Amino acid sequence: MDGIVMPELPEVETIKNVLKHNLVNETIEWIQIHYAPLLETNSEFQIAHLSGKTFKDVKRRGKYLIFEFEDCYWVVHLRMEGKFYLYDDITPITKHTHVEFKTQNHHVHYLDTRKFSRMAIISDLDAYFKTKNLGYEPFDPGLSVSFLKERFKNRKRAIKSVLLDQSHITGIGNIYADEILFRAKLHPETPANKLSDQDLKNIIEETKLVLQKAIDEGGTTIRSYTSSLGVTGRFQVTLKAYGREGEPCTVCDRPMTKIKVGGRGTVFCETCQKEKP
DNA sequence: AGTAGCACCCGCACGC
DNA sequence: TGCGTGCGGGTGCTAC
Repeated sequence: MDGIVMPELPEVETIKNVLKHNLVNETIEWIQIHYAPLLETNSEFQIAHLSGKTFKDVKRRGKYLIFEFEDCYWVVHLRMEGKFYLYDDITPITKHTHVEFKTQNHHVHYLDTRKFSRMAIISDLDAYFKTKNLGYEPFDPGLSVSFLKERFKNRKRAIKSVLLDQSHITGIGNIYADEILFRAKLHPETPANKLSDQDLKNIIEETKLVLQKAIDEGGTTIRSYTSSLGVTGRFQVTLKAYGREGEPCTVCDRPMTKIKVGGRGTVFCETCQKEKP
């Protein structure tokens, strides 16, 4: 496996910061899309609408990247493998380059090997995100035990699946879901409605700790960043669960177990993350 | 209303 | 070596 590249909230935050630093106040001289299906059918504008527009800001909501222009927003969800490459000069595209554009100082490639990512160009950002039904940002003070308690009270699904549901907390993907549950010492198949107040408190705290640590590591990525590199948000956080099947648990030294939860690969410690009676 | 299952894609690991 | 098959990942849709 080629390291950890799937962009969850911390990676998107890092990518956002790099692109903001490099692109704000630059104007798109020309832009081309080579694989049109990446543009959602509900996109208000076609890609050519961005030609001649100036980047006013770059933002993030959950795992979505938001490029703000004079009269519209270009929203990009990287899914698993979407990535931006910034070059100083015109550079030949590859077979995986699906969008390219030229600004005063950059030739930017957007690549996505598996073509899973999606984008849209819209004028009403609030209306667009209303359709996405996103929950709290992990660092929003509104994310509380009482909120999760209310949301989970009728949910019998596995807590792992519920953490991946972006309508409660947004930004957690498969990697950090395993990490959060390992740190909170919760079995990934625990029904969400069986969690105690203390469990929910732990989930909230560990979510913030894990994501903040990864965001901080991303800051290191930015400092070593040079413009010819891909802006993948890749980082070097030590993961204690994801990808460690068969390897010793960092707490009890017993081998980590891999199962499927809601169809997703899930690694956990059977000893440290026991099922509730 | 909540939930399961599938579609979208394609590089890769695997078996023969 | 070459071919065929199955897998995974986030989200959105359908169907129960």
